[in-house]
Amino acid sequence: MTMSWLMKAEPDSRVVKGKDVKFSVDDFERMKVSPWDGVRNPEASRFMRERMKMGDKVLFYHSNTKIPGIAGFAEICKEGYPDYTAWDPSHPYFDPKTDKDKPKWYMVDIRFVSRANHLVSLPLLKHLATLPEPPSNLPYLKEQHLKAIKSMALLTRGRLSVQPVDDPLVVEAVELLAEKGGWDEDIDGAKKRNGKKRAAEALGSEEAGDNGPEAAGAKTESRDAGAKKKRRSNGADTPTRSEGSRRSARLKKE
DNA sequence: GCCAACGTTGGC
DNA sequence: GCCAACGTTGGC
Repeated sequence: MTMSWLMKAEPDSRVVKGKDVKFSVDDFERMKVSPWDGVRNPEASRFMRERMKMGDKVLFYHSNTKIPGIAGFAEICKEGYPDYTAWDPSHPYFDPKTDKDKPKWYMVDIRFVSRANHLVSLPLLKHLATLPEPPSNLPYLKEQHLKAIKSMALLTRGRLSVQPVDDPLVVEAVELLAEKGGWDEDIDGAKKRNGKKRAAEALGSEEAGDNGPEAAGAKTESRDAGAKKKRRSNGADTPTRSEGSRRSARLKKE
């Protein structure tokens, strides 16, 4: 069975230990292939070491930015191998405790496949996850797609930066959304011009919170509700930021 | 081995 | 820039 994955990078400039951690879909498109180094989270590292396989699909996610969301598509093109940046003292995520003979941190390489024609934003996915049934303005989105979206770790474990996408229908749904769009395209602009509430309206949503919390139907889960469920979950969160730094360090060499 | 204080992620 | 989420650390 083929697995898919969601991997987060930061598209905006941010300097850590003198290095810009920026790695956007534009950067990725130029590079074509990028190592995913710098992850210092046990669970994420394990995914890369043990479970990612050649050809697995990757949803490329923009985090820590104005409108976070899935901005492109990629695939695994080199399976897990030791992350050499852990041994580089100048690297922001140098880990002095790791032994070269016994690598602790692993990474993979991923290859750029395509950009998302429409950004599949986190607010959109969150909104869709509140709906009891597919919205009429997105006729291509079927019941099973909606169900799959609701299961995404992105929504239930927000801070995990390398995460499995267990249900292939998630990938299908995201591909459809990215390809066809159909919600208000200009949520970006709407947000800038008119603030949150307008942006939520653009999504066909009341979730900006000004219209009463129940307006969107099944929406019940705030951050807190999600967290309570999660509290037991094992893995630590992953440093998205480190991912950016490693790749940008590479970029600079080009 | 409990749990309060602390640190980091990352959405907003 | 704020702060919720939640893992980690360290005192006991």
